Amino acid sequence: MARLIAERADTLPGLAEVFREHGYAGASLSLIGAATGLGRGSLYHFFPGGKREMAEAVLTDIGDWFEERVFAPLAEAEDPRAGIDAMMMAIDRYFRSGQQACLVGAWGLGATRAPFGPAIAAYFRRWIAVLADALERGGVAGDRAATLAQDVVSGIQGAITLSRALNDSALFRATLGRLTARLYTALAAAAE
Amino acid sequence: MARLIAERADTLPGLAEVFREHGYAGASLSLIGAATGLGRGSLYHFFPGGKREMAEAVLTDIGDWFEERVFAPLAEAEDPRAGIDAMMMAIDRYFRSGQQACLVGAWGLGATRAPFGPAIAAYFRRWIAVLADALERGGVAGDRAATLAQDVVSGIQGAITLSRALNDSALFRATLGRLTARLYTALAAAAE
DNA sequence: GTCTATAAAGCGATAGAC
DNA sequence: GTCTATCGCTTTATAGAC
Repeated sequence: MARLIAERADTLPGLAEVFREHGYAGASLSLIGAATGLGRGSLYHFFPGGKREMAEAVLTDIGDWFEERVFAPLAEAEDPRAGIDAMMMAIDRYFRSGQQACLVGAWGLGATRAPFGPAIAAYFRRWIAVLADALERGGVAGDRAATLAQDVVSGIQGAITLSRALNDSALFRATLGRLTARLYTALAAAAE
Repeated sequence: MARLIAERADTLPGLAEVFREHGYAGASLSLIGAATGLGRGSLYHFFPGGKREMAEAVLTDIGDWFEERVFAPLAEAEDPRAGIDAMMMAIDRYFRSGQQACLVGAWGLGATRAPFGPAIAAYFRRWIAVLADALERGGVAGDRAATLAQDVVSGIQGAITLSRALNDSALFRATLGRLTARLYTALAAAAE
């Protein structure tokens, strides 16, 4: 799984892969070295703060990716439906139909939450807020929009957990479809 | 967090706590010793297979707990509504309103899935099956019952992830309430 | 059944050559 | 910028006294 590394950012996909699959505690420098193709020297050159700094960089990178590919389309779409479609397509690809875990969600479940708690909470708060806002722009009342947005983000996390556990990517896609339908129904009801 | 240990089973709550909070890789024998109040000698006396055997024992114990407290009430209740109520109450207490992670779900997300995959999948399959069966007994059609049961189990997992990440146990209880309402609605519609 | 001591391996991190 | 060698510590697991 060696990669071509020219700068610090090039290590992030490999780092994310190891952290996601093995967790913070399980991500040894040996695994990280194998996944990035870099020795300890290079890793500490890019990340003087060691493993901790690598993890922070990965969390920031994930936040940036979602900001660009999920949150921005949701926030900017004139028709909320277009934003929702863009979100769901990006999500299905990013999580590989549920076969790739959500590193942020997974780290929130265990002791890793302690050092990275604020970043983890910010990720989910932003996601829910931007989705609720899109629903409100589509005419859904504030309370209902907030609850529905929370249900959908929560539903996606649950679908990842279940589809990983059962090794069933069709389950993930079907659940995304039902969540999308719930959003559409709420928008249609609001437009009446 | 030392406990009174008389036999192997007495170690399981402490073991589960450490494995749930720190993951398999992060659960060191030092942490396990502190949580159980036992030295290495005693731990290897109870679990000759070491950490691996401890993890298997914890998974089995969790499965047994759910069988007794969640699956059996669901399967045996004459009125599916009573079974569902019992399930939701047990779930809220067991997961401490979402502040305690689901060890089984969390282990399915990462590399820990490899050795314990069958046990993890069996846990979720059984949960979904027993809930779908209760819905069918309440008159809900087979396909719809299966989908709804999947959504509810998935929804609970998502609620744990989100409420842990946001440190918000009210979110967990509210989500459980909405999931319960969906089940009731389906049962009411089937009874018409 | 529980303990301490210890072995062998792996860990994260650092130093210094190139 | 990348490497190897190494430090000090922790890891899992074992052995043997009690």
